[in-house]
Amino acid sequence: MKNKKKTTIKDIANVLGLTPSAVSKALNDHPRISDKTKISVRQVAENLNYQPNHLASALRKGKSNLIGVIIPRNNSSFFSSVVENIEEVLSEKGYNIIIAQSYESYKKECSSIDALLYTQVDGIIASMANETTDLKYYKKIKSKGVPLVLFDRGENDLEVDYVGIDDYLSSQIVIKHLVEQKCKRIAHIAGFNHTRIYENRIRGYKDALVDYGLPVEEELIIESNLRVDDGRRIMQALLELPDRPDAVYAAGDFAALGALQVLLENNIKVPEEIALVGFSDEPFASYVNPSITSINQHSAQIGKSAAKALLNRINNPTEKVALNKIILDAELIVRASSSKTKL
Amino acid sequence: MKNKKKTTIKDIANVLGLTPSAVSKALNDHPRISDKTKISVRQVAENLNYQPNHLASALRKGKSNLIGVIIPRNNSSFFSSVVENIEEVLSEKGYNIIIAQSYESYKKECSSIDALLYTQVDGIIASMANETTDLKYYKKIKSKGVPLVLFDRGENDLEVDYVGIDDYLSSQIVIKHLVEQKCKRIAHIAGFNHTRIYENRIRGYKDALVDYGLPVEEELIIESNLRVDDGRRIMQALLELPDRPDAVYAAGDFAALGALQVLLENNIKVPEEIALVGFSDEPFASYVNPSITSINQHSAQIGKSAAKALLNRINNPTEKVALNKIILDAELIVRASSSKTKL
DNA sequence: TGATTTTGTTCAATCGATGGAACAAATATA
DNA sequence: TATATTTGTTCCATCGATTGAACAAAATCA
Repeated sequence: MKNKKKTTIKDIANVLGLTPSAVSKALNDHPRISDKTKISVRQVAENLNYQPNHLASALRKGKSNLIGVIIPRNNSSFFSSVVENIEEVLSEKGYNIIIAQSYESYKKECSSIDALLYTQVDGIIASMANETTDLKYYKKIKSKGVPLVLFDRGENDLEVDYVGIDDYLSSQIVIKHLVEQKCKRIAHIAGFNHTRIYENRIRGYKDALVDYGLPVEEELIIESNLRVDDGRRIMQALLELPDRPDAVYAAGDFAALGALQVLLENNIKVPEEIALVGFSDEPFASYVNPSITSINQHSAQIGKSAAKALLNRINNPTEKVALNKIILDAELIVRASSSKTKL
Repeated sequence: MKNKKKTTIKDIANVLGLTPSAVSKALNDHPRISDKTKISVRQVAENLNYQPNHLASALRKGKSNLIGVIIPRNNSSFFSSVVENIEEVLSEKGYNIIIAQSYESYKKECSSIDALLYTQVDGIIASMANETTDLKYYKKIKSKGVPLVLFDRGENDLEVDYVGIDDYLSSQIVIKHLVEQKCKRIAHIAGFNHTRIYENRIRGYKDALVDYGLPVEEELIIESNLRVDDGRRIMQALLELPDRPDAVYAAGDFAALGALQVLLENNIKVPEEIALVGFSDEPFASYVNPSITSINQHSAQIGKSAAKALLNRINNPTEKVALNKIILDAELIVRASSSKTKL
């Protein structure tokens, strides 16, 4: 019952009067092993409650069947869903995943990368921390020959596969929608400009304003970490401007939520006085009142594509495959916070 | 630059004209190795960009320094925070964690357990899936001699360390609060009775009603998965009762949120007509309008305690330490959804 | 100076599984 | 019957790091 010491192929071999080698081959369905032997080996393995030692086979085969996934933080539905889908695709191929969270900290991200490399993962899928500007640890991954795929928060300077949505276009869609709602003075609660996705959102926002003949005013663009508090703080500042905006486009739903709270606290009618749009389509965007218009990032698709891209790299290690940049279309989910006409 | 093949202690040994053995000892700060050698070994290791092979040392030492953490799903702030704190405590001691999500599915939970055992984790911290009633996979962990600690969703039948809050007492605190708000007919949107924590919440609810001389009516107790949709569905059903409740106590915040949506859609005044209390203190509980009264589960404390309990088991494997059941006090966070008198 | 201890390193076995080479036995082919 | 082929298994080196034992050299002590 309480079989504390783990059974090895050696134990099985002893029971059957075989060599460990034969047992190993039998378990791996080697063609030169007789069916009779295979059956009895499996039988004994079952009886002894045998569980192969992953460390040993991974060491020998030079393949751990472990994939590292680095994400900023696993409390948004976006990352949660991406991870779920990565897991789905990879587990089908016999891989297990190790989730490492950077908590948006560069230092933690670096130590996570070290830990994953140390664990001999066969590949890494990552979305970079907000803080990260120095890419040396990512370059370290590449220099070790470990396949790497980035998603959402990527970087052009790293020559690796990438999966994400078209942030530039998404911003343009948002502005188009707000302009159609007759908004003329649109503020942008932005992410940090040094991160590619936020830079693209800012660029898309500015270019769209220009396209619609609206002025681009730097005082209406404020960068932050996009947390609820940031949204609150920035919305407050926007309300204190001599010339208030009539719409706010936040590059993240949490910031949009903070902004919404401040608007409601100040008895400002949303969307009539100020329209509001978020980004990511977190579940709460539809829960709050008024519900928040947002951009759906197709997280499931991103997860699946990232996993497939990684598998592709793992299976063709030598092949000089061209860089694979997968850009998905995003979708604007229009809700009450920006619909001046009844839906 | 592109040093694709990984460097091993053998490479370092060759450079210095030493044996791999000496290099290993130098890197591990063995007392019998001279300082001169240690310094030069470290220097060369640095230069060659050496990274120890975890698989090899783990195999040899019989210790992977990996801890598995099984949680139902990583999209609630509760689990997210628990994991963050587990990680904090364990990484200090040189452990890395592998997060496995069961997605509330028994089958997935079993395969996660297998994957973790296969990966030779040194211990497992888990919170059980809602679906799980058969404990044989958890018994398998124990039979392999792998230390196990449960938190939040535990089981009395498994004789293992446990960390959680006092669910029974929490329910009593909730009912006391609602009674103080002059509520007389309190419904309970419950979790499944087969899960210990939900069973305790139900018991606490019933016993408290009895204590306050209120009748216990089975039609006011409805079990579910406690997701937003469940909350909506159940609230709708409660509203259709001939004799409506004047308060609803949901065993989870997501269900409370669903209930709140239905109440608002039906123009029912919260808390005046129906008061509402949730459980877990998810961030959105304070974001929504009206904000939802909830029970704070001290997730950080739970994570830290669980990690420490596991470390304790790992460090004293033979010792027959008595079972360690850590029960933390929970705290009621009173908000608008249940405050008939202004706060 | 000879005996003893300390120091620094090498040797060799080991963790558990794997897989190519070698080999004997059984079977097929000429 | 002699030779070639197939089959089933064993042998052995290997993955990379670790560790106790062994050993020579240097340092200490009597």
